[in-house]
Amino acid sequence: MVTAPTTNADSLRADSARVRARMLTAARARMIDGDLELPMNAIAKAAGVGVGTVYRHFPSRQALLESLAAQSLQSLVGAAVSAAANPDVAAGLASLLGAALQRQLTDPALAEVLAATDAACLETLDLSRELGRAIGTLLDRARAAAVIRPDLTADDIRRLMSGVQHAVRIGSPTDADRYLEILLSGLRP
Amino acid sequence: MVTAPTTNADSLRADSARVRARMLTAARARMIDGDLELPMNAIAKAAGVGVGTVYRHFPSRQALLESLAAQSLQSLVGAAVSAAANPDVAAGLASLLGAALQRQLTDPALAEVLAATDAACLETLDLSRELGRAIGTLLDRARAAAVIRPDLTADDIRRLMSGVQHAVRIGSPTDADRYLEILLSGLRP
DNA sequence: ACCTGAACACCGTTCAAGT
DNA sequence: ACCTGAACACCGTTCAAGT
Repeated sequence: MVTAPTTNADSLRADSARVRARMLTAARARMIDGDLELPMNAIAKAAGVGVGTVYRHFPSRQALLESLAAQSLQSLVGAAVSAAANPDVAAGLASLLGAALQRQLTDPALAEVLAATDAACLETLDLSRELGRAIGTLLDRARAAAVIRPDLTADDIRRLMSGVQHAVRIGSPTDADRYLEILLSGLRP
Repeated sequence: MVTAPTTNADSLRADSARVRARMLTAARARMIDGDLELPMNAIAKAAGVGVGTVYRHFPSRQALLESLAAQSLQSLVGAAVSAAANPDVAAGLASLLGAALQRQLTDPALAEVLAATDAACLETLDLSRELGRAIGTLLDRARAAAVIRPDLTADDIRRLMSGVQHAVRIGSPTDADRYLEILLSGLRP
């Protein structure tokens, strides 16, 4: 039995996890305050750690962003899987787009991650692919039912949703539903 | 006759205009190189002037951005006025949206100015209003001809075009026409 | 192993000193 | 009048030194 090293590693891991959580909390607080820049030095100070520690956990701004968005992304994947399983294909599509828009508006980190071309963390890459698959399934069914243009890909949907999010962001949240209707109507064949 | 002071002021103005042009050229060069940050210090160095001079001419990043976008914006206003005068309303709308998208993709400064809520320079405000009026006229005619949803405003169009631009930017320019079709189709009643 | 924080490069912005 | 550029504050990023 090797309990001592394990305990040691566990306590290290526990401490590391606590520090990590403090940094993420600090970063989130800044984002909520409207600062989307995520300055590493400022986050380190707010979390009470050295800058190097922030860099150890998050090698880049993108990595930090993805960690911030992980929960939202996970939740969006769930919504997409549900939507793809909806017997009413049109309703599934509408609910997916609604979920994607709402979550992006609530979590700016998610909006940035969905707009990014590629991922910094493997976890994000996995979730991203899972999202792509769910959307793909939904699109296949929608195409077969002739409720969408035949040329749409999962990437098109991701980008167009990012576009609608952008349009709502520079306008007012009250426009969200109308802009979503416009997109949904435009997707029909 | 007071020729001397006039001459003096003229030469000052001429010099000032030359310096201003050098700064705009330097800023544009950076933008073309893919740097959308417009760092004031770097622009000053590239233009061979002191930082203070950049600030004298452009009190803020936004002001510099608007000066960079002025020509594109002017040209877009022209396209909008033409489009509003097109006897074929649907064709006018399509040509306006096409012009707006193309110019935004060509000139990132224009894209940012159109996405901004308000203007830093009076000239931009004027052009912006003129653009709004032209779009408004076009929308009125389109509504009367029942070729668009009745609830669309000029601001909606500006934001949705900004959204499509965003979607194309995070994707590929080859998607521009398809995304434009989707928007146009979504705008119909 | 993990963390700290000084150090360097760079950018935003101001303003006293020059012409 | 207009311009210069030093100066200060701040942020990104690295890495030698600590525990």
